[in-house]
Amino acid sequence: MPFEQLKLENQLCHRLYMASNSITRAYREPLAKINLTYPQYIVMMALWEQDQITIAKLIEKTAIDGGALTQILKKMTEKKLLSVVKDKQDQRKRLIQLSTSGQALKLNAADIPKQIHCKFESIDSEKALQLLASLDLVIKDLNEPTQ
Amino acid sequence: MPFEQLKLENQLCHRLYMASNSITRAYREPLAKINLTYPQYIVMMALWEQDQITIAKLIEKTAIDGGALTQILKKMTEKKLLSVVKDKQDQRKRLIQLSTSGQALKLNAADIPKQIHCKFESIDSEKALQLLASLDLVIKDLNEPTQ
DNA sequence: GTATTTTAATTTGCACGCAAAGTATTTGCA
DNA sequence: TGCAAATACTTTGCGTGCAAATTAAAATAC
Repeated sequence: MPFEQLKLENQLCHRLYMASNSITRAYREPLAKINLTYPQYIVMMALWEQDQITIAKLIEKTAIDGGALTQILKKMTEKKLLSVVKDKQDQRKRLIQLSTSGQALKLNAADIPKQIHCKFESIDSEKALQLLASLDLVIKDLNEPTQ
Repeated sequence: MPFEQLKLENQLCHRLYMASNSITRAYREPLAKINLTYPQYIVMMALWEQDQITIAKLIEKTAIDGGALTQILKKMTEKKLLSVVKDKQDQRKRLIQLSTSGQALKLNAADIPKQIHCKFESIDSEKALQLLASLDLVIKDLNEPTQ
C-alpha cells in the first residue's frame, strides 16, 4: 500500500509544521508586550548569552537565514536594541553590539518562558528533554552533508 | 537562577523552529520537481484523502491559516490543480475540486515520503511514532482555549 | 604584485503565517 | 418580515524563510 504514507495524519512533517506554528503563535502575545517578534526574540536570546559576535556566529547560533537576518537586524537597529559595526580586523565581518536598552530588556523577558511553560499541562521536564533530543536527531539527519 | 531558561540551547521553541525549517527545506527540492511548495503539498495531501470539501474543512485538516489559504488556492487554481466553486446550498461556502491533473499528481508524489525518510538515519518508526505523540501534546496544550 | 578564489554580508523576488479589517451570506429572533 | 448577529471567506499589511544574484573585502595562487 504505497500511498498510505501520503496520509496527512501520519506525516511527521505536518505535525512539526503545526507544532512550530503553534509555538510561534503562543509567543506572539507575550513578545508583543516587549515589542519583539519571535525571530527577534531568538536573536536577543543569542546576544544575551554572548554579545559582540559576528553575523556569521549569530547565524550559527540561531539558525536564522542570513538574508532574513540582515533585515531583522536592520529593524532591531531601528528599535535601538543593538548596533551593527564593521570589524576593524576584517572589514567583511560585522560585529553586533547590544545597546543598554537591549541588555536591559533581558529583565522584561525573564518571565516569558514561564508564561509559555504554564501552558504545557501534558509535558513535564522529562518529556520535554526527550522531545528536545528527538528534534535534535531530526535536525541532525536533515542537515547532514550526505544527501 | 531565573535566567537559565533564556538559554537558547534549552528552548523547546527554538528546537521546533529549527526542526520545522529543516523539514521544509528538505522537502523543497523534491517538491520543486512536481512544481509544488510545501503548504501546497499539504493541501494536495488533504485533497487526495478527501475531495470536494469546503475551505473551512480544509483549514481544519491542514491547519493552514485561512488568509494564506485563499492565496495558496488561487495559485493552485492558476496551475490547474483544482478549482474553487460556490456551494449551491450555502453561497458563503466554497467547495474545492481537484482537477484531473491534480488527481494524477498523486502518482508523481508517491515516492516523496520515501525520499525524505531515507534521510532519517537516526529515527526508526518507533521513535517517529513517539515524536508524533509528543508533538500532538505540544499542539494540544498550546491550542487549548483554557490558555 | 596582480588575478583568482573564497568568505561575509546584502539585496531581490517570491511565498507564506498571522492579525485585523472587510465583504457576502445566512441564521436567529423579535 | 426585517434586522442584528453569526458564519465563511477574502483582503491587506507586515515580518519572516529561502534561493539566487550581487557586492565588498580578504586570502590564495601564480
